Amino acid sequence: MEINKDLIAASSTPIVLAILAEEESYGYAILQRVRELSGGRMEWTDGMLYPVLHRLERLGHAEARWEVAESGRRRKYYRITSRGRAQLAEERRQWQAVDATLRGIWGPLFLPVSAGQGA
Amino acid sequence: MEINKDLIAASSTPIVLAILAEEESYGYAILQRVRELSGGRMEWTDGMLYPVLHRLERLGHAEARWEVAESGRRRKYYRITSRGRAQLAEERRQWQAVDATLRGIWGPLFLPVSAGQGA
DNA sequence: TGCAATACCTAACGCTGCCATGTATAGTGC
DNA sequence: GCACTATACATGGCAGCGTTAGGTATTGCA
Repeated sequence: MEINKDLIAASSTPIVLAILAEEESYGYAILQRVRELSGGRMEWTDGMLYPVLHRLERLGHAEARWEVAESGRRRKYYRITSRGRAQLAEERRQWQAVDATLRGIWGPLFLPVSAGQGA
Repeated sequence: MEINKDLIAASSTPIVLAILAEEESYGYAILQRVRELSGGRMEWTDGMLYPVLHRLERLGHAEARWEVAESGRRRKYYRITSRGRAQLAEERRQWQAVDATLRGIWGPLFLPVSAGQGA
């Protein structure tokens, strides 16, 4: 499924924060985790993810450290901070407010017509 | 509630399309309808709405016509097109895909701790 | 006359994802 | 040794969008 860029922009920060809230991770693994969590419906480019991670670090929502995996490759691990957790909760509040509004309008518009009981 | 600009951008098109799917409307009334539908949690500026309406018109998702209300003021009424309804359904699919992904990550993170049954 | 509400429109600015590109290492096949 | 793919991170230019601020015009009220 193609997700338009505005939706990507709106969801990228809360998704990354939520993934980091599960456990610390690094860029390449986050890309795979998003694909996995969405059931393959979301495909992120690394060109959008790394700026997100750098922003999180700049804002103090995450902390980064370099590490060398057993594979020998260097990875930049990100860990969520307490400020990041607060930000995640705030993002979640906002998302749910908008989602509730959308459901409120969609509800009457997308009623199942074929339910059988309907007038 | 302050909604960040990315969320505004992601939700503005589906919200406007859904409002127009209810019945044709005009800019100023849409601003009030959004505030009403969100229970006052969302406040749109007209500076972001009018470009949205023009874009919908340009893309053939809505059609506009000028009218003069009994009040004497001129209004630009927008009506959703069949292409607009298809677009609304598509926007809804995308939103729900992202919402499902977010709920999938949030679920374990925001479990009510006091539930008692939890493992 | 002055002010608020109604009603529409636009321009400059900054932010953000997209896309292409670059760098570097490890593993695989030959 | 060589080519190729996957892993892993980073950046720069482009286009789209909301924000902020400003503009025009009418109606209703004091």
